[in-house]
Amino acid sequence: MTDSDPLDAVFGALAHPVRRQILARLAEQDATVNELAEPFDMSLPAISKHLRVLEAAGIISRGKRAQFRPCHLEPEPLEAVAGWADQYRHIWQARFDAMTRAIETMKGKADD
Amino acid sequence: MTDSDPLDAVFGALAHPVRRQILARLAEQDATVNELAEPFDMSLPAISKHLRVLEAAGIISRGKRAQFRPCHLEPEPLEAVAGWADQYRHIWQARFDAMTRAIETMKGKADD
DNA sequence: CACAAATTAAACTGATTAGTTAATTAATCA
DNA sequence: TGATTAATTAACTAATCAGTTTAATTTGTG
Repeated sequence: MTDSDPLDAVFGALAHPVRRQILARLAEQDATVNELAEPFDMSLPAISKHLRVLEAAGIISRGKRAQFRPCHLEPEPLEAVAGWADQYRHIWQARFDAMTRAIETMKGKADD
Repeated sequence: MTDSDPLDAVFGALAHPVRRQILARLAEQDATVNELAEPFDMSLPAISKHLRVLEAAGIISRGKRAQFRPCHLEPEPLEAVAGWADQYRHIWQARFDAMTRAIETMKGKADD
């Protein structure tokens, strides 16, 4: 029973466009399941399942107001994603720097 | 045929711990399939499939040197991931700022 | 109490995923 | 040429995923 990396669930949750759209919506404001479902041509249970995936990954949490379950975005896992990707920043930075130098060289030649 | 968001494939590829470990290895240096497979207790075809997933997402590319297919990390999709997550930076930043203010308030009270 | 609304649960289907082993391709080497 | 090495392809299995429809649960309201 090796407990799996939480990033597995986070990246898995982010792999579906519907779920990313839901997050974009929640970034603006908390919303109920019906509100979140509205833009999609999809059954309500399907949306409910997507929300469960997001919740299992810790990316959203849910309240309980009357018969509504308002969803709330939890930013920490997204911060973890940014942190993970930042590990590789020096690699694309290096590529960017090389490009910049190449452009500078071309400028130098153009000045001849 | 709505062509799907490339982030689908990228996040999907990153959702597996073996694939993330492979990327960590490739961040240090290009490597062959056998080299990449070595740390894993898993058949070579399984690794081959993981590499195909990474390649399909554009996260790695592969060369052809003799009978070897050296793999190379392509940083752009990872940069895209960082950029995507950065959309949400203001949200966790706000939470961080609130925490900072709360700490300052506590300090103030302690000074009473 | 009865009903309507919001959401989830259950049961099912079809597609995809992650792995296996065995066979195949392609290139080097003796 | 024949053997060896690197890697992929093929064929298969078990599990998970993404969606459906129908039914149940929970809460508010007339």
